[in-house]
Amino acid sequence: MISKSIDPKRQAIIEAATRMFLAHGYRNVSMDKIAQAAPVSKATLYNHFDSKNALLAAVVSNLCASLLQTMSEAVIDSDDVEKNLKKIAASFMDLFFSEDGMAGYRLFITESRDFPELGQLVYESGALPALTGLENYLRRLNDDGRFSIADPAFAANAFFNLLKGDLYFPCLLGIRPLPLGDEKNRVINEVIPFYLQGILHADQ
Amino acid sequence: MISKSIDPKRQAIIEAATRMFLAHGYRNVSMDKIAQAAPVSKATLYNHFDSKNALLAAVVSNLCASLLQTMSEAVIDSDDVEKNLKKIAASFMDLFFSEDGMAGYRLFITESRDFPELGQLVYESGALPALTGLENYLRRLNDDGRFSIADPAFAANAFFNLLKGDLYFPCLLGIRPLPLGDEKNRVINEVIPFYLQGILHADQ
DNA sequence: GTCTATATACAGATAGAC
DNA sequence: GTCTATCTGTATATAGAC
Repeated sequence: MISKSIDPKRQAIIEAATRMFLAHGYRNVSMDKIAQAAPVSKATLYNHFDSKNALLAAVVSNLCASLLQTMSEAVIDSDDVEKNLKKIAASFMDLFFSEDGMAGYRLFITESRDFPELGQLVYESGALPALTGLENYLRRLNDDGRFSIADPAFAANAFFNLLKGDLYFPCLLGIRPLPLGDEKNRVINEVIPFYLQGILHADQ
Repeated sequence: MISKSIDPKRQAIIEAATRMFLAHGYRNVSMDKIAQAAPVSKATLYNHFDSKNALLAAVVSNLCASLLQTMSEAVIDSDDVEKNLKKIAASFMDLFFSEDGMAGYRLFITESRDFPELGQLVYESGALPALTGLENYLRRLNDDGRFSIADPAFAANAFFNLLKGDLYFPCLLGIRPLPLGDEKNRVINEVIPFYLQGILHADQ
């Protein structure tokens, strides 16, 4: 029986597979290449994972956990609403406009067609926690009487959708480089005032 | 020399390839399967297209043209701004939340990694015309003195981003069915009032 | 131009020695 | 458990008859 959590070869396989799936896409990476990169023999690879699909599941699960951790590090600790929103926005932007974030997005939506449980995993362990985190914060603002947000769920979705701005689609298509800090801040500074005005219906 | 525009076998090949690429993804469809579906022999297929990549380029080019036509049918003909925006929104929603729209999005962002010119084609013949169309309409509203929109480019992007609402990502991940007319209208009716309030800074 | 048949490469997965 | 060597299927692309 193999220890699932700390076996070094297993970890090496997952890390190599993650790197290569993100860089080249699931279909373009062979088990031979993964074995070479790990580096282990192909028999060892199949000793740890029954199939290439099983390896993908492990990779995605691992990836979601680490991505979620990145996002959840955006702590809401100020009384300044605008400051808190900027903090959440910045952590979102850093994640989504990273090489790994882009590649993960491509990987998830491409492969979830053939592996429905993969889409479920991504949504529940990635998108949903981020959305409910923001939604809960907006509800607290409602409860404090500082704002009256008619539909916090809609507002949370709108926030993340808006932050994609004019950058995300061209980046996904590979026709422009990833934005640097200045450009990401430009979008954030466009989005936040609009957001405060349009959705939050600020009372004060 | 083969006539590029009206050759029936060529058309049959492109149509079959488009259907299968959208349904199963570029990598999951073999030239054998395309030849069977067309139906032509594989030799004929290679007589019309030098490689599988060349066939993909033809498919994407053809697809962008037909998608663009769908969007451009949303004519702006009323004096009622809200009515016009709803019309644009509906045509966007019908396109993006269709099976072909979803599958095309997956295909474009997946394959543009390995074919950069494909991303360029999609952006220039698909996204950009839609964006500039809305942007120009917003500028006209500015010029008429009916609104004062600070940044029409930002506003155009925000409009389409917002319409993805809470539906698009789950649909892409395959964890919920495509929205019907009622659900699409629900999102539209959430987005439009917010948009008018937050971005357009309506003067009247 | 179109077909059947095939060349060549490489994929996922396994056998058997140690 | 790990390795080298291999099985089996299928992919892209082509040769040669008609």
